Amino acid sequence: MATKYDRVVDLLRTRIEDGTYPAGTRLPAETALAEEIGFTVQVVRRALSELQAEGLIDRIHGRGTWVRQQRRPVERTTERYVWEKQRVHASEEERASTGATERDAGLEVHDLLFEAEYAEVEAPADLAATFEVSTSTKLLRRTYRTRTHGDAPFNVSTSYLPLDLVAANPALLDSTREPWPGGTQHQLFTVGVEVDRIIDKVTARPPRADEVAALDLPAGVAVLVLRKVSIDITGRVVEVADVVLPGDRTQLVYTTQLPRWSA
Amino acid sequence: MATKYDRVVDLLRTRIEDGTYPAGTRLPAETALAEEIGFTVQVVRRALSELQAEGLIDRIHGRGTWVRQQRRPVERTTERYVWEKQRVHASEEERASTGATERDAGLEVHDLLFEAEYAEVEAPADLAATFEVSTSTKLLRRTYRTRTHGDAPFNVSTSYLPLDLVAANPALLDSTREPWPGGTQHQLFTVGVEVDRIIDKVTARPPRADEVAALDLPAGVAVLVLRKVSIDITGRVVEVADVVLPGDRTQLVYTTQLPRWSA
DNA sequence: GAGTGGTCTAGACCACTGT
DNA sequence: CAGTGGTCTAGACCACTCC
Repeated sequence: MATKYDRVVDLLRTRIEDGTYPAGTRLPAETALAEEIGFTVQVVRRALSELQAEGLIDRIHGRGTWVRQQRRPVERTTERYVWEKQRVHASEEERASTGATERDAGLEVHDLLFEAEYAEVEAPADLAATFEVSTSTKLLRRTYRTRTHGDAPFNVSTSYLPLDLVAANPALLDSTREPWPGGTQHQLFTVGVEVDRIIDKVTARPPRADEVAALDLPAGVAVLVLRKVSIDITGRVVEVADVVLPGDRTQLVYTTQLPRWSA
Repeated sequence: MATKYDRVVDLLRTRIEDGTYPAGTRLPAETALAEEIGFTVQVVRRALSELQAEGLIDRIHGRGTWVRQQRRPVERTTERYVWEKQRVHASEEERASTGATERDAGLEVHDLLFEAEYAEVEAPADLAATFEVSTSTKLLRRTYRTRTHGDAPFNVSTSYLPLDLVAANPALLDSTREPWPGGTQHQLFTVGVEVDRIIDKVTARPPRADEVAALDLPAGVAVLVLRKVSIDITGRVVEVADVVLPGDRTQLVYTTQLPRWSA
């Protein structure tokens, strides 16, 4: 037999999908639901936690539980990489006018708030292996948070660059110059680097406690974790970035062009 | 102040990472941990649930709790699409020798067990929109489960093809002919279709109860959900497939090749 | 202050695994 | 059978929101 909380999950999911509880409406309080259904509050709470994790409801401490409006996921495409590279040779004015993230989100550059934090760190083992350097090598670590006014950040990322590579341009070590017009590819261009290809590796997992706080995630939602590795035209790894994205608000889009059979 | 279960999560995570509880060892029983730490069993249980969701431990009902061995994620690359297309013109013998999934997993074709189930369905709204057809249009729905001997499936997928497209080759309607040598791209080739590009859309969420059962997922792990849309050289959508992958055992790899600045 | 969701306790009972 | 993890209860208390 299914557990009680599974039965409550099914019951409430049905009510949401059949319109008994339309999007945007408030659900009865946990105590009221428990009394109506005839199970304890704890069982109802566990069921609500599952529905929240699926993204069907929002629970707000002290206010109530609400059926979620249809969410509009932010798309992140790989065309942003191609687009960013092409813009490296544009004027500073043009580069400053919009960035890759605004482009994906359909926003203007002044809609986005942007926090950056720089530090010099020694390469941990996994990054040292990726960059093919020793673990004592210094890296420039840059931490970013991107959000819209009054909203939770939808993107927390950490970028690593070999310090000896970027040291050729002292402006790159200055976090107050962010957001840099043209993005990382233009920053790398100022030290003579042309990026040849970018590899995204994607996994999913539940967020850590600090990520829940940073992204203001509802309990139980999963995060997409993207490791982006940039390789220049000489085959050298020039940047590694770890991007954490809320799984319920993000859609990653990758297009694979296949070669034609006949020319 | 952090909650008690958060503090227990941190404590146990530290013990796992610093080698107090090495990979493969068994953790003390919940009651023993609770007594040692001084919190109730319920608090310890909630902490263990979070660590399980992160993939750090396995809890087995009636046996105990174990530190997980370093997991080896199955990679899924987009090169599989290019590779599968190139092989369409290979001999049947060669096509039958190995498939894209075996190639990604580093396995032989006889290592993999493969279940297929076919049905003819009317297009639901989202698929009708993607295929640009009406909702009454018939689709061939094909459900697959892939697993290795004695192991849980690592892949549950549902593929949709327009029925009028594939009806030109009756063999394509016969599920007993799976696994089809050369995969879907070869199946489409038999009805005159050349695939031009494939778009992957990736999100993450917690699994539904039926997915937990099908993939034998530990409680709390997230799934990667991939919608794969294949477009032929005339711009027509010829296949839509939804693939559900366990987030803790899967890594999706996407490479973006950037055009050179100078030719 | 009333009403909401969040944490924690103490304990009963059940389901599964091994001996 | 003993020992493990899983479910469920009854209730205390806390934190947050709104009036």
